[in-house]
Amino acid sequence: MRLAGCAAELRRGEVATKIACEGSRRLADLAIAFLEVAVVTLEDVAKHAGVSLATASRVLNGSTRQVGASLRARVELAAAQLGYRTNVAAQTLARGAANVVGLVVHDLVDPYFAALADGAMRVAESRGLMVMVGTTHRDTEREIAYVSTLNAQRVRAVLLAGSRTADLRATRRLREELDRYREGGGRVACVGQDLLGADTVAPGNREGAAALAAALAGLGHRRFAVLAGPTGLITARDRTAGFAEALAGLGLPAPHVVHGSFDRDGGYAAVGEAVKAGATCVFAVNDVMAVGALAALRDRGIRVPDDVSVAGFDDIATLRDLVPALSTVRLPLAHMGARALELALDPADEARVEKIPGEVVLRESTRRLG
Amino acid sequence: MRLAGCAAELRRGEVATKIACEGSRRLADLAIAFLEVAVVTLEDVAKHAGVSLATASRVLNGSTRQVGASLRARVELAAAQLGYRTNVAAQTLARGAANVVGLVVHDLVDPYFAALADGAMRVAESRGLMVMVGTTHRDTEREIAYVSTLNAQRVRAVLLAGSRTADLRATRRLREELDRYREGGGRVACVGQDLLGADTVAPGNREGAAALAAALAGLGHRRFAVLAGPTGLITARDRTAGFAEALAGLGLPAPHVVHGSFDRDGGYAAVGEAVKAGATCVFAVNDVMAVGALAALRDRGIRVPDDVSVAGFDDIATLRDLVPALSTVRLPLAHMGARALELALDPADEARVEKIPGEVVLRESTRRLG
DNA sequence: CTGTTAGCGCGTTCAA
DNA sequence: TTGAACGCGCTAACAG
Repeated sequence: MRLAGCAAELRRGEVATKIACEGSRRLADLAIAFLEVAVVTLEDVAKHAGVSLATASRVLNGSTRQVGASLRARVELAAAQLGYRTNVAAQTLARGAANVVGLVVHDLVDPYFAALADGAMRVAESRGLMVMVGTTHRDTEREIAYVSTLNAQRVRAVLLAGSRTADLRATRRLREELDRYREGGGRVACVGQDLLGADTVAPGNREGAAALAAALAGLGHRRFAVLAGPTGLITARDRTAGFAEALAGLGLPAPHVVHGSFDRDGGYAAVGEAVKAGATCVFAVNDVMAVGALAALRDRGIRVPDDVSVAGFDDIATLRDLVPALSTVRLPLAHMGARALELALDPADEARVEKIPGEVVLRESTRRLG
Repeated sequence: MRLAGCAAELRRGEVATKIACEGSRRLADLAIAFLEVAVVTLEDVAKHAGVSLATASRVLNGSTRQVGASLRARVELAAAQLGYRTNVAAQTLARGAANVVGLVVHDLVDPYFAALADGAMRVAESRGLMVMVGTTHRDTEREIAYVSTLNAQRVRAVLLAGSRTADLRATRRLREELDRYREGGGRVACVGQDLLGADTVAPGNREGAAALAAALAGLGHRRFAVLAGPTGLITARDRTAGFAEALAGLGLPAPHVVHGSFDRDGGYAAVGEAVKAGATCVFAVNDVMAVGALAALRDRGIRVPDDVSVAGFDDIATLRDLVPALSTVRLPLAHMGARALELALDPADEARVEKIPGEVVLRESTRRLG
């Protein structure tokens, strides 16, 4: 048992005193008296209970327990009395793997990632795993750095949530970093595109956008605009492409495509050009952008859906009470996050790709034309 | 260097082969060839570089570096060639403290917590710390369990975000768990009420609500209702109390208080009774509840703000584009999360409480009464 | 079922 | 500056 009253200031070596507690009643009491400032180890517990280290380990941290009832009780009592806390670092070192998973997201404030994270964290919790979260704020370098750190942490699995970019060099380096991690036995899954040779939960961006286009065309719209987000973001690209392809397939004119940032302000800024181009229906490639678009239209006195229809993508729960209610493509985000972590945690021989279909939901923000 | 091709399946002991790499060119090449399936340790790097373990350690992980340039270069080269990854668990064990902080929140999908988390994570990143996140989903037991786990992880600090409940027994047990953690040198901070004897960032719930009440009274409102959330949640209580007290101070009648859940559905369900009671102005104790209230009013054909005014609390960024724009009390959430972690990380002699004032923001959802 | 013992990989004295 | 050696706390053979 090491004294560690102000462990933050103390370093090993400054702590000279050791308290022996060989089972003697008095010494045990002494030990308990010192509890307030002591770090109790498994060895302390074993001694206090009068058993071997191994037995104590089996009782307190072992998986398949095979310890007699009386010894078990003694160990548990001793642990409780001394206030024993497992030292996870020691466990991890001895076992070679941590009970931790890593989660790398772009931005927790974005409800899309929050929902994914929530789903993943529920799975983690159900399996007794802690979650280490890294936020990249869309910085590719940081994403790579997080994978590296999580690798050093020997986490059981890494979940990469969020669209890949078209930056091939960055993707390549990320992949190398992931390979390093996998070489050490790590498992990887991602939500987004199947570009990393890992288990992937792939939202049906193309198909969903196509279905949305068809539905909107079904409302009589002919002149579309797409608030397409950044050119480099594959999710944004796929949704734009799926939308455009579906229109082409229906023999309709190509949509007017406006690029911008992938967030609320991106939608706000881009929608002006969209209406100027004469679109009767604007598709923002995600809900958050759609919200920005709605705000901009409101500011310009353009009514939705009377003057122009607006649709988004994702069906973010927090945004469901918007007025007018947003037409969109629903993605089961929490499920996707959960599923991705499950894939990573239940390894298979080869990487699996699970496609998640989006469901078109038409609400008030889009109306039948004419 | 341990072979670990399928480390997940292998256990120590099954790995019999060891590759010696004593500096011989051929053996080194061999080692590199095996890189794809090997876990490289610091010892491997040291041998490969022809230096001692200590030197390798100083170069790769040491803080105050004092190693000759040539040796340094050799070590770095060897590490790069072999693809060395620090084993954080071993480091943590040897050092006694992990470069990790713990963050316990109620619900990441709630934008309130997402914003707090975001602020805290930025601070963590700026200090090279990883963040372990636990989501309690408002389960007090789970909160306690997370503190215990984070304690076992030997995290540097634990940040508890979210209101305490009035459950004294649970608070007491949480506090005991926190004490255990602190005994081992851990640091604790929380966002919310100063009930845990820890550094606290305390939003001015009472004062903010009072200021809001005054502002709304200034608009001519006299008959108020409060969507007060759960009776057991202290944040909800404080906001309700502050609001009521301010009204009393102004000589106005007490508000009609309706309890419910602290989320969107709680607001949706409670607002009916509020209007039935004849309130001209409804104060929902958080923005998310206010959104629910707006939805319910819309569903009933009650216009906001023409028929009834609605105000919230927090000023959630994601909700700023709501129609009508929500009057609320702005809290700098990201700053609060960041500040709390800073407090925990920069310990002082005694627990500090930092009060964060809320700023009343009147927007469209409240109007001057005829 | 229980105890003994040898590592897990790294940090850090201490001596050279 | 550099190296040798011990210890961090725990797990998992192996022996009994």
